[in-house]
Amino acid sequence: MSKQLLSIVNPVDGEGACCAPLVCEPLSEAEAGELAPLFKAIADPVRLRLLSLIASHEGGEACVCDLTAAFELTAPTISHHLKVLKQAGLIDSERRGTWVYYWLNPGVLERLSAVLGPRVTAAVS
Amino acid sequence: MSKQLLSIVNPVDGEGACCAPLVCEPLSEAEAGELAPLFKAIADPVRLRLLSLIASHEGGEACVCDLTAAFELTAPTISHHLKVLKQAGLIDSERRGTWVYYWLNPGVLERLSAVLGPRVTAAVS
DNA sequence: CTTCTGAATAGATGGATGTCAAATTAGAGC
DNA sequence: GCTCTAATTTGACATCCATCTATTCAGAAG
Repeated sequence: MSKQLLSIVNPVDGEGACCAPLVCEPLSEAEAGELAPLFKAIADPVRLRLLSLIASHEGGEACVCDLTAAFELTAPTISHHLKVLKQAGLIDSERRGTWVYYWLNPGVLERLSAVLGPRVTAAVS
Repeated sequence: MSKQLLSIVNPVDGEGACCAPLVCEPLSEAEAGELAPLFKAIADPVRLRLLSLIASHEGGEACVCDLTAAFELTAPTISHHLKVLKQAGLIDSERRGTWVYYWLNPGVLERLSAVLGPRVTAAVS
């Protein structure tokens, strides 16, 4: 994620942001141009479930074979959706022997959440 | 927003949810099917900026003429995007004389935020 | 080396989507 | 009633996208 996008959800300390960045002030064209592809990546029922399956899976990672089994879709289709999520920077993967495992890239979902909703960083950290 | 979707971000009291609903347990097919269209509605740079412009505008509402002026797009195109946002339930509108005003439907963005990020309801309410 | 299996790629196809120009609707004011 | 302006609708068009089948790639195990 770019420095600019980070700045959307990480304003200067002491400003006391009170509302969602998107609500506080107009999103710039550049900011919108960065955020839209991320939301587009999760704007699909299959990819939302893939993300959720991966994130909630034991160990925080899941094998492609597990994921494919959860849908009534062909393996190439699942592979395509995983590629979309990976290219958007939401997940990463690694091959271990015969199987390939996927996991969530930390922080990305939280940042998207922070764009839409009120700041929570201080409360949970 | 349906009762089911509400349940995603409003679990039974006392459960003490600690992480994003999407991360805690696998999203059901039905839940994903409800969430995806909402994310799809905001997964466009023009619509993201429209939402932000409306939300951050004085009084929490904006006239179509103001919105159109902020883009290098034709009025029908802006009208189309506003319709998409409205049909998704993100915004609502009203005609006052010659002009039409749009505003954010309260709570929807916060709920989307809550699906992706850690629970914050208790902290801010 | 060959074969088998898990996963990704290539190519094709039908359907959705963003944009515009032209036409239409809705009020305001003369 | 006419006209002017704000906004939406309609229709067309090019592009993108989700899905499939067929093929290819990568390791593992005989």
